[in-house]
Amino acid sequence: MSETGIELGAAELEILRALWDVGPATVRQVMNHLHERGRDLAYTTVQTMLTRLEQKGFAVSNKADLAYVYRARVSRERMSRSRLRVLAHQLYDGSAGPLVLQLVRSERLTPQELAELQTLIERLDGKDRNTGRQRR
Amino acid sequence: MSETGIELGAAELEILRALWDVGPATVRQVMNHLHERGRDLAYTTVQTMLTRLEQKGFAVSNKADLAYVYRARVSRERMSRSRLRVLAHQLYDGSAGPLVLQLVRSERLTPQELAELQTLIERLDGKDRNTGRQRR
DNA sequence: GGAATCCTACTACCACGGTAGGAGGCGTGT
DNA sequence: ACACGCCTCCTACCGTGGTAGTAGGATTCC
Repeated sequence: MSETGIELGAAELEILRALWDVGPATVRQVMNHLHERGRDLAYTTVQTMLTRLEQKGFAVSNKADLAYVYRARVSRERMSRSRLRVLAHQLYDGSAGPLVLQLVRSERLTPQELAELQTLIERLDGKDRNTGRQRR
Repeated sequence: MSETGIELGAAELEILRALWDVGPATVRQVMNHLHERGRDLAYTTVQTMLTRLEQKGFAVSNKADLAYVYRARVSRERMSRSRLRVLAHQLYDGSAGPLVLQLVRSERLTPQELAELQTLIERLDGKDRNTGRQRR
């Protein structure tokens, strides 16, 4: 019903994340990975989640001789963008500015990140000027 | 169970947002506001949501002669930070950098926002240097 | 004073997400 | 041949969130 397009619960996202972190993996591998991170889920729970992820189009599986191997079908970046966009709409009518400001202000970025951000901004700044968009 | 601390569904958030947008309001006022924005909810639905928001501590109400007036108890900024933090954890182990980069790269910021971001970064940069924390 | 209108309180219902158990198939070591 | 381990498939159960109806008190309007 909602326009979000992407509908994943927190636990499902956790599983998808495991796929991002370890790459293509079987149910057992995903489960083991989660156990290592202190997340204790039953084998079948992980299985259910992976199945649902596949049904929803966020993962694909193919049979490798012993068991099915699951692979993420959406990138972490894509998910990230999507979630951020939803958030921007939910809180600020779609504007991303406030979110960025919030993040930079309240979450400590590493010097590298700051530098990267810096150059990124300069590039955008330049483009805006060159493009002449809204030249008064 | 989860560590998020903040547990609000999309619809609940919508209602809370109405409180942010219009300020303290009665059930009916919130409903009207939503209707104007094209969101068609029954009176009692809005009422239920407001009640739940209050139960969860996100709003308070007090009786003004005719009806209860609800008021948000958490700010949009606080919610924003919270959601962003959750997202950072879900996707990047808590690091905010990638989110910021994503936002700046894929969501168009206004010149003002860019400028503000710029000065913000400079300020942080300066602080980092003064603090002497790993000067590149 | 009865009708219309507004409000609150309570109850309900369904979908979905989180979690998992059981049944049954297949390979492998003894 | 069988037990053990691993795999898949199906089913289930419960909590919560989204949405709303109904009952009944209060106010207002003729």
